Amino acid sequence: MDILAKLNPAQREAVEQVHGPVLILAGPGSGKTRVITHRVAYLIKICGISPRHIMAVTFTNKAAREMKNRLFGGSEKDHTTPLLTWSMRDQITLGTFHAICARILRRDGRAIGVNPDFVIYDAEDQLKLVKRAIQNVNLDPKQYAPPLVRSRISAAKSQLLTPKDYIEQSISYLDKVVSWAYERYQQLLTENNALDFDDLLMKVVELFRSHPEILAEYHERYRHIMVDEFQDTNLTQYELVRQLSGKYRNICVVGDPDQSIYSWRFADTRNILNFEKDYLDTKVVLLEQNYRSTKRILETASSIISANGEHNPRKLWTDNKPGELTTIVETYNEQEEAQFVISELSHLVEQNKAHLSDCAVMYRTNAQSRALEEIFIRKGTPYKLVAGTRFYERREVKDIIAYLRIIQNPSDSISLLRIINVPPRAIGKRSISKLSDWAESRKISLYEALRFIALSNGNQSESPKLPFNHRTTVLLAGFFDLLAEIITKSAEFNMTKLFNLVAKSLGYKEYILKETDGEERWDNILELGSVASKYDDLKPREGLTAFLEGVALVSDLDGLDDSIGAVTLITLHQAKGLEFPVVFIVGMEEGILPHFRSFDIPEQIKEERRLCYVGITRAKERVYLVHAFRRRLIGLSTANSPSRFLEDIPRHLISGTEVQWGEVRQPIGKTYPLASDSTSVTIIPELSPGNRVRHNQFGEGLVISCQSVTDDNEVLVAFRRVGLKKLLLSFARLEKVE
DNA sequence: GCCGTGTTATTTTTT
DNA sequence: ATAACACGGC
Repeated sequence: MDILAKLNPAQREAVEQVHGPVLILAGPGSGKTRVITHRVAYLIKICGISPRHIMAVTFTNKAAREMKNRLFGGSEKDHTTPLLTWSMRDQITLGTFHAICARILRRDGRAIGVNPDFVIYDAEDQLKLVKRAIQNVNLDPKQYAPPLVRSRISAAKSQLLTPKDYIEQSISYLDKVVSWAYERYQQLLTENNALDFDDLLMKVVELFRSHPEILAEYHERYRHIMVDEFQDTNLTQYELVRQLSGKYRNICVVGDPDQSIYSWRFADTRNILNFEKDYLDTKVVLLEQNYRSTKRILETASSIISANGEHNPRKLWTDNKPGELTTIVETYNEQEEAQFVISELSHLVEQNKAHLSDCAVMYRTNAQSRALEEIFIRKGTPYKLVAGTRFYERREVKDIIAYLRIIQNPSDSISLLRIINVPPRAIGKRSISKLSDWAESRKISLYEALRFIALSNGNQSESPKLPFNHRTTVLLAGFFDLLAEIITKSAEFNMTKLFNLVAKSLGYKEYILKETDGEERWDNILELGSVASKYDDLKPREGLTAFLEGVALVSDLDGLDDSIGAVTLITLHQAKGLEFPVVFIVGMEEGILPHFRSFDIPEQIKEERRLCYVGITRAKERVYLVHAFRRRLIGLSTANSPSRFLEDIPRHLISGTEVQWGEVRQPIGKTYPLASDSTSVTIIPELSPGNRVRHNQFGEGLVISCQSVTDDNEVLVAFRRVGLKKLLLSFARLEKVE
């Protein structure tokens, strides 16, 4: 019974309750993952359930992988003792909703007209298609912004609304527009033999609804189902869970309403409430003991979340030591903010209180990472950024993937258009739009159109007349031959060979090397190649399918490597589910956290507060909440007041000895010791934004911003006569005008 | 067909 | 402020 030995009574209850519906409300750090993994082990080892009969759904691929490692061991030379044997690893179904659904559709999608060779469209592809859809229904994409329409479509799909449903319940004209675009968009997806992220889920629900006999097979296959992060599921996912667990009702969901931070992605916390209603015999288990954080961290977090005023029967507690006070710091601007983080990090490391890899800097928006990075690079502090410029969104990576997608699915016109003239083949805009029109008028895919052109090239007697001159016909035919050739070869090439064919022998390498940052771009392609090579063991076409599915469903977090000795830079959203001994949350300001886009809507402010809660509860030992007096946002520097969330933290939890927030501070002459050298740097803006200055050449002006650069201060001044100038303080001889 | 300039939006969070 | 994008000239 050693599976139960290390669990507390509540955890044990959650593990042992293997039959019927179970709802586990698990606060942060309460051993949620532990419960899930032990529950799986218990099902297999004690109850004798085959791992084939178990499905566990996680929020990210990373979570799935880690769970697998805990269950079955990370690798053969893993020295930790896994709960189960390595050989069971491939039998269990453990992954994200999207990955699991993609698999179901490849297997059984045919029944509802989903071709198993479908490709998965990402946000960028979707946007292109939405734009086309809007044009196709004779509307102007400038008047109806494609991102908005896409978001509405996604919202509809997250609630299981088909275009028909949407039309029926649309009231406003905009709704009508969206419904028309939605309908056409779905047609286009079908024509391209593509599915978007939302389709993966919705089509499976559709499949199960229309084909009870297929659902029945899945009932027998998956007799035990578990879903993690249930507070972040949407209605479609909920329905899917309901369908799958419909027969045996062995369904265990784990969640925490206080950590619900994805309502903008149409996640719906009501799923938790509905669960208890739909399954009246639900066993509810509360996990309230926190094993992660110190008492003070937990108190800080609780003080913030309780200000949301939700009645909450759950009360987190911990046996851990009281620990350190929460540090709240105000800095002058975002550069200083980064410097503060670095200097504090170096103290912690010097005093042996933490390793760099124990520390994380969290922020609300990705844009905030930039200022941090700049200073980190300058000071030589190693960091790892989760999702820099996201690898799979880079142009060169997507280009190569587009070639590979066409091999899998020649109907994919979005991908075809992407590479028809990349590298340049003298096929210009004009020819491309003629080709598109022609294909559209004949209701065939671009690939088929190209095939037709290639066949008729050389025998002029071919009816109907092609709208291309000879030169263009030859070029298009040449392109078709190229695609046809790689498609033929793909039948027997493994992934490495196929990848090399596409990336190295089509002139792409030469082309990309000539571009700016060509070397770097080529390196990215080589990296993509090493990902591809992991699929070499599979049969040619299967390897390709698996590879494409893998790259479509990766998340940024997947690349996060915790073995490197560097600070982690991460958004608050990405940080969910992770933990670090030391956590900095920067940008604790009104407008950033809470984000100004949430100001008008109380529900959204609440979500911002939960986001803050998630951030703080990632910490085991130390929390720093940092806000800047000024911050450059979209060009201009603005003064931000401290986040309202800081006001919810009781005084006795805050260390306010060094710098106090809430007081107006003179932003002059503050000294911080720096990490890389043990000397100090003093930032002395002799001028501050708002000051009037005179320059003997440029005349009078207004100081917009000051920032320290290496050995100097850089001042941005708006001159009345000559406009914006960037000046170095020591050279510019500026005179202050009172 | 390509290149340059001027205009415009853009910034929340992502499977 | 910056990047993407459209338009117009070469």
